[in-house]
Parts: sequence; structure tokens; C-alpha cells
Amino acid sequence: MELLRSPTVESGERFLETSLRDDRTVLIVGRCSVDYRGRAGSVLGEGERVVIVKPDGTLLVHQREKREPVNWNPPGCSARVTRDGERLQLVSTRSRPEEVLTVTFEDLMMVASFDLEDDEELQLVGTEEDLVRSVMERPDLIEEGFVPKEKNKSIKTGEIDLYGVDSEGRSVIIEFKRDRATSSAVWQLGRYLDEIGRKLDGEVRGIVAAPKITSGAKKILDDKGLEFVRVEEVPTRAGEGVVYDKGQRRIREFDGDRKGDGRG
Amino acid sequence: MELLRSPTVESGERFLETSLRDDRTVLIVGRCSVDYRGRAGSVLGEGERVVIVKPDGTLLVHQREKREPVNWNPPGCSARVTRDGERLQLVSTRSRPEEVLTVTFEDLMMVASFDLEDDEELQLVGTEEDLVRSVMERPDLIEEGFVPKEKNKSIKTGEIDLYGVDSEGRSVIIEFKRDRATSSAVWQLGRYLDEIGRKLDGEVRGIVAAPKITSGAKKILDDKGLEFVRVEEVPTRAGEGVVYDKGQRRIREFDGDRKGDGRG
DNA sequence: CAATAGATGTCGTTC
DNA sequence: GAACGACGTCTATTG
Repeated sequence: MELLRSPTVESGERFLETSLRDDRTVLIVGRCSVDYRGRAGSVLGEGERVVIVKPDGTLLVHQREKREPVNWNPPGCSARVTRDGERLQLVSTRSRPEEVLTVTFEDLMMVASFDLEDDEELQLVGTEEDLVRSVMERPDLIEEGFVPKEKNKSIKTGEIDLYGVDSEGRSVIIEFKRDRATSSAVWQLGRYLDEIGRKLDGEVRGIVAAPKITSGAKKILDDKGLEFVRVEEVPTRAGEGVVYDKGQRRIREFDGDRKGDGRG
Repeated sequence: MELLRSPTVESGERFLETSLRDDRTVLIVGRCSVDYRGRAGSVLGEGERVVIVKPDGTLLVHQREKREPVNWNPPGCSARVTRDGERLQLVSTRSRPEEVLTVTFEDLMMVASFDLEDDEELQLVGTEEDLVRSVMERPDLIEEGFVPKEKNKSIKTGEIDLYGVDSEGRSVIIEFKRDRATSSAVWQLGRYLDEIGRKLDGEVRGIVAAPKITSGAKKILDDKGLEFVRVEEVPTRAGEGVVYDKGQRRIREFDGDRKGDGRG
């Protein structure tokens, strides 16, 4: 870790040049204004903020509120340090699309840089994919006699979450939502039915499977003669969850009783 | 600014307790693991990361890559410091939905806290709203003789971006997209037409207005007998843009030639 | 609260 | 690179 408290413009500039050249993760806290021009454009007047520059080119400007950065540049960008008279500037650019983000510092409270060692990847459970998987393993969660046939079935215009057959041999198309299903889920389902319906003879059923559904979505669903099946939220608690890697091999049971997680 | 380099668990704990109590913005860099349980669930093994806690309750855990935090809790949450034996823990909770985020530190490289003064708000130009506004001012951007009638027209289930009348007296519903229009834009438009079409006698035209449209969206649009009108991207460059506040009063011309923005 | 839709969305995946 | 869809989306706005 390298760190300077309230550096001068000169020392701050040297510090940042070195840090950026060496692809370190940089934290800057200071009074700055921000200018952005690209897909959209913005200006932000002077104020004290936290700026992060990551070795992958990401640049984040955080105000004292909100989860979202007020300005940013995504991975793949390149940042450099310049001077604007007596002020230090951080300029981050990318092409395709052409975007320029400029942070002009009036004052630096702190600059710091780190070589972060981190080989771990997030293991997440409770996604829509998990929901589909749980239905594959227990098809009766949809209805008695339902037989899943194909997951992520590719069609012309999109992918069907789950395709299967019901107890009477009718084709069933299921659109899953991990949380409340909105009207866009119904539209998606309808689109898939349009396309499949033309290919297949006979009746094709369409089902939205989710823990809940919005009132508007339910209405459209009814109008179209489609169905809603409530499925439990994907378990994320002690002992109930399962973690998979991206290749969808099961990694391990999700350990819900991790030692000392501070709750209670 | 308060700052500790490589503090002990004890001093780190005291520091963070004080900082959180006083609603300061906190930066922590250290080796940690992360546990999340709520709408979904996740685990993240040990690694060195940057953690930010904001006075509004936001908590962010950033790895060395990506724009997105690997784990987070949104504004409105409350964070507290605890101890797990010899390890420092940050526990952030919220209710509705119930969510708990736990960061367990194996090692602290740096803790710092700041009282960030910032009264400025972002002034952004180039949004969909700007696009609608530009068409209101120059209706011929849609077509000769088009007369805008109502912006953000509320209907039962949603809002029409722009409602107007064409040179032959037909009603026109326009859905705008600030960049490439996708099939969901077409679906939105179709939904509005369904509802308006029932109320109004006579023909109703539906238009998607955007700088571009995806191939799939164009196909659906054609099938439905709807139209695409190319509108220029909202200007975000020198002298062309205009900035509005949330009340949509014009604040000032967007100053494209800000002094010394470091480019070139 | 629920519902709706935009976003400089970001991110992954497939073609 | 274009298209498509999920996201612990977040965020603002409206009833």
C-alpha cells in the first residue's frame, strides 16, 4: 500500500502517474468537478467525492449517497493524469463508443494505491437459473405429470427457459422469473408461443412460473389464455441452497450456518 | 479526514464504530470474505477488496475488476461493527426485503473516514426525455405536418412517450428510445396501441423513434404494420446540448468547451 | 406499498 | 460487433 495525505498537486501527480502505470487500484478522496461526454453528457460541480480507478480501466466517482456512482467509465477504459494549471486532472477515455470522463481536482485529501490480491469469485445462489434447475429436478412443482424436455431451448428470436410436455401430451412453454413477474414476462412468453405455435400442430400451453405476479401482468396473461404457476422463491437459507459454478456443476451445498456471521 | 494504516483489530474496531456512529463516509481496504443472504444468497472467499460505507447506509464491496460491486447493500441499510474472535466484522442489514451482508476482515490495510461536503447534483443531457423534448420543439423531425399533443400521456397501464396527430388527422403514438430500439420497445408500443385503439375510432399509427433499431425489432414492427422513424442521437457535444433540472426548467446551455478538460 | 419504465445501465452468452 | 435477456439490478415517478 502507498498512501499520501493531503498531497500537493506535484506529489499527487507523481503518485498517480506511478500508480496508474503499475496498474494498481487507486483511491482518491478530494474536492473535484466532473465532466462526461459520450453516449450522453453531464457536468457535476465542485464537491468532495471518492474516486476509484481499477487496474481493468474502471473509473468510479462516488458521492456521499446512493449505490450508483454519479459518474463512471467501464472496464477497458484507460486513465491518465494531467495538469490543468494548478489543478490535477484524471482523464479516462474509451473508443467504441467514444467517451471521455474528466475529473478535475481542486483539492486532494488522500491518494492511495493498492495491489489487491484476489483470486476468489462470487458464488451466487437464488438466480432464475437456479429456479429452472429446481423445477427440472422436481417437475411436479409445476404440476402433476409435467415432463421437462429442454432447458434454454433456442428459437429464432430468443430462448425458452424451459420446454416440456404435460400429462396429456401437450407442449408446454415456461417462462421463469426469480422474483415478481411483470407484464414483460408475459410478453416474452407470448412471443415464444407465437413462434412455436406456428411450428407445432396442436395446442401449446404457456406458463409464467414465479413467486409472484403483478396485477397488470396477471390480467394480460388471463386475456391471452395463458397460465401462472406460483413457484417458491429459490432457497437462499441454511442448508437449503446449492451453489454451482458457471459450467453448472454443483460445487457444494450452500453453508447457511457459516461460523460467526454476526447475525443474532 | 481520519485515517489508520494497518490498524490492529482493536483500534480498527474503535475507529469504525466512531465513524459509523457519526455518519461519515468510510473506506476500508483489506483482506476479507463476504456473506450475503436476502433476495438471493452468496459467498465470497478471502481476498483483498475495497469496502465503502456511505452515511445513507449504502455498503459497497469492490474487487479489483468490474464496474459493479461484487456485493452491496443499498441506501437505507444500517451497518454495525462486530468482532468474530480475532476478526473484525461489518454487518449491514435491512428489512423489506430482509437482507444481511456480512464482511469479515482477516486483515486491514487501511481504514479511513471522511465528512464529504457535496451540494452539487449531476446535470445530465442525452436522455430519452431530452429526445422527446427535442421532437416537441421540432415536430418535423418525425415527419412533415406532425403535431405533438401530449407528452407522457398516462393511460391505464403505462405512459405514452408522445401522443400527437399527423397531417391527415390520424392519431399517432410514439415510443422513444435514446439509443438502439429493441423488440421490447415494439412490444411497449403495441400494448399502448391496443389500449388506445379501443378508445379511439379511426386509424391509429404507431411509431418507434430512435437513432437505430435492432434487426429483430424491425421485423416485428413490420409484421405489426408499425413504423420506425430515425431520429438523431440527442446532442451531447459542445454548444449543442441543453441541461434541464428535474422540474424540466432549462438551466443553461451545456458548456461543451469547458476550460481545460484535458483532452487533445 | 405496488406498478411501471428508463438507464451513459452492466454483464454474460451466443451467433 | 450485434442481439438478447438477466440482474440481489438501481432509480425515479405515479397511484
